[in-house]
Amino acid sequence: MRSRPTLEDVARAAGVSTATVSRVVNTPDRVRAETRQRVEAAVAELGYAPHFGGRALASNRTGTVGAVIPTMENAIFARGLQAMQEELDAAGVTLLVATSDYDAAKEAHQIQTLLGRGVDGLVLIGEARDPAVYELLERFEVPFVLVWTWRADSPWPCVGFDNFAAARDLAERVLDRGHRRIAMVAGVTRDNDRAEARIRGVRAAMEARGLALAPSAVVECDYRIEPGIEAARGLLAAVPRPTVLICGNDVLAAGACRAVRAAGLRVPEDVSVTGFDNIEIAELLEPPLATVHVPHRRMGRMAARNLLARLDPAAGGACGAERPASLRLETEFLARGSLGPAP
Amino acid sequence: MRSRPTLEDVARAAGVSTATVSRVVNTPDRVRAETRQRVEAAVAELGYAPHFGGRALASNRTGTVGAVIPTMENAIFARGLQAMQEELDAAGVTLLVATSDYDAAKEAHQIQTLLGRGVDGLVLIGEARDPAVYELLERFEVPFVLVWTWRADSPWPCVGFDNFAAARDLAERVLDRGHRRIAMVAGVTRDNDRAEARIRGVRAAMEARGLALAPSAVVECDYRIEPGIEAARGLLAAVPRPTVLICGNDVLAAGACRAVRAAGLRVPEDVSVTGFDNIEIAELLEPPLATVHVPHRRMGRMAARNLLARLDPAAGGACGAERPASLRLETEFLARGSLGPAP
DNA sequence: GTGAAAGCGCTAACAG
DNA sequence: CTGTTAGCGCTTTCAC
Repeated sequence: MRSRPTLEDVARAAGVSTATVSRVVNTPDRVRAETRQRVEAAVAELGYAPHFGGRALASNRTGTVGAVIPTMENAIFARGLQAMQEELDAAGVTLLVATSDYDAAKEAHQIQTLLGRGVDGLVLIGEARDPAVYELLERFEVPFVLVWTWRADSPWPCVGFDNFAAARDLAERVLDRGHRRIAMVAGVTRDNDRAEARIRGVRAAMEARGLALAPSAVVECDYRIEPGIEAARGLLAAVPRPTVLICGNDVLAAGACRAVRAAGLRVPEDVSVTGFDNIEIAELLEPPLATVHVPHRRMGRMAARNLLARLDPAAGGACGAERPASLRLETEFLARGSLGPAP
Repeated sequence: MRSRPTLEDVARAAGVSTATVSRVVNTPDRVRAETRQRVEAAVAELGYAPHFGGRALASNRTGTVGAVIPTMENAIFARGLQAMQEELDAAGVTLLVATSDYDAAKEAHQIQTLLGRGVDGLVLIGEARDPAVYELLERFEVPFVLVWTWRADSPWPCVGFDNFAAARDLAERVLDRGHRRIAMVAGVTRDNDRAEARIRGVRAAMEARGLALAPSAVVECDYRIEPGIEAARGLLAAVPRPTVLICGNDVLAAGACRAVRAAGLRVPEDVSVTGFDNIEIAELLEPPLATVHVPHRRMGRMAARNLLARLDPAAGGACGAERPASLRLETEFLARGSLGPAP
């Protein structure tokens, strides 16, 4: 027979029942060593591998967790996932990744798709989403964890950092260097609590020193190079010109640096630029980019652990009866060449 | 009842059989409009979503294709996947991604995991792998496509480009600029036909002009910044010093640029540097990096189509009876500031 | 420690 | 166009 061997084939070959083979595969210690070896030999001989669908149907678990990230274009999400995957792999759990392109409707759709595929848990980025989505999640009784965000009174389990505090801290460093004319190339705040919190953080730092961040000094744009260049160009045309461009992330900051140069100015002598995330290019740019380091690997790893703890049947099943602990991670401001004193 | 509704629940609520509900879900046109509406109402009312395991078991298909990429750290793979995913999404197929960390054993393991999860198809990178893996693939009768590689006489369906030709072409451009002392910061060739082909390409171009690429002028290292810096540093210490560092990819080239500067030299006045891939940072570096553009998005898209064509039951099922066409994509050399004339 | 047997939820013949 | 019915491969009581 050419087709895929089943439990029954193995059972027949080993001269045992299907139940025993199942035990050998899932709970080897509950089988006598001698029997187990016979079964394992048959498994190896036939090249048996359990059928995913059959298992999912009978056990009502898939050994899969899903993640919906905004995009794979920004390597920082991909890296966080990689760390997460390593942690999950160790537990025999597979990660299913979907992207939303920073679009709330797409995200909701992807979540539904993942739930439809029977994921046992879910990792989502940020907190801002339609209440209906949270209701859906509860209805399916699928445990989930939010990453890239953290605030003290969130009703949901988070493994992330305080975007507001991190941005405020960064802005304080900028202010410490004498900058007063500050402009922001921000991410799109719609459906994005992180982008919004970063603006609020900068504004709070300024107001604490009696300065205001004028609405006209903040431009929101997609987290991509070209929009970043465009936005920065507009801001640099203001009179008087800002002395620093605080950017919503490193990609925008890379664009801002180009725009500064395209305007015949120098970074940081004429205009300073700061980023956020500390992606790899931050250090490769010339001058290297001052930014906020986000512990993306640790975040991924801890998110995985959080979820695994609630998936473990020993810990009370997938119901997540007990409120799982949120985790606040620290960010770190990295002073680098792109941030200089105010001219 | 709190628990998840089943087909039968819907059937009862709509006063039809389970078969009809199944048809409404899968092949709506085969159901009378009136009946369909009744069923759809019941589906909406109960919040029914098909159970993945049940479906997979009954139909023996999962609507999933798997991909094993070396790493997510390099955004270029992630981007290719994104394009692929978009194409697959349109066909209602989900992409399952795994990473191998450029390790053949890990890759084999990931392939097995994916097969175990019942993927309907696979996307793999490159051609070099243990024959046992190809046998496994055939045994499971799962269609697969190889990307990032292409050669005329490959026995497997490929959607990629000719690494050898692309590297030879690049080396010719380098030679055209008068360079004679050429050194290479190459990727690790073990289990990596692309890295190997790129070295061969450079060597072929040199030999065609009566030059030799000495083994000591080629250093293999992991595709990461730090090893790239280290390797370049070693090569720059040679006497006489090479006038150009041809790098296995853009990440290594970024490292090489740093090493050149760290040695107190200038790019490209003292030492030219070239990359491969054309990732985003290539254009952001100062000077911008001369490199080979790889059509990663198109590659992802076309690979998806190739696979979908063989997945489509109308096209003969998953058996892939007819040999599917390989596709050769073109690369393009991008002359940029990091490549200058030989000093 | 092991076996028998009853489903898990769905699809796909086949009949009507 | 719709219903009946027989599994798909596996897990999981419950006996033995």
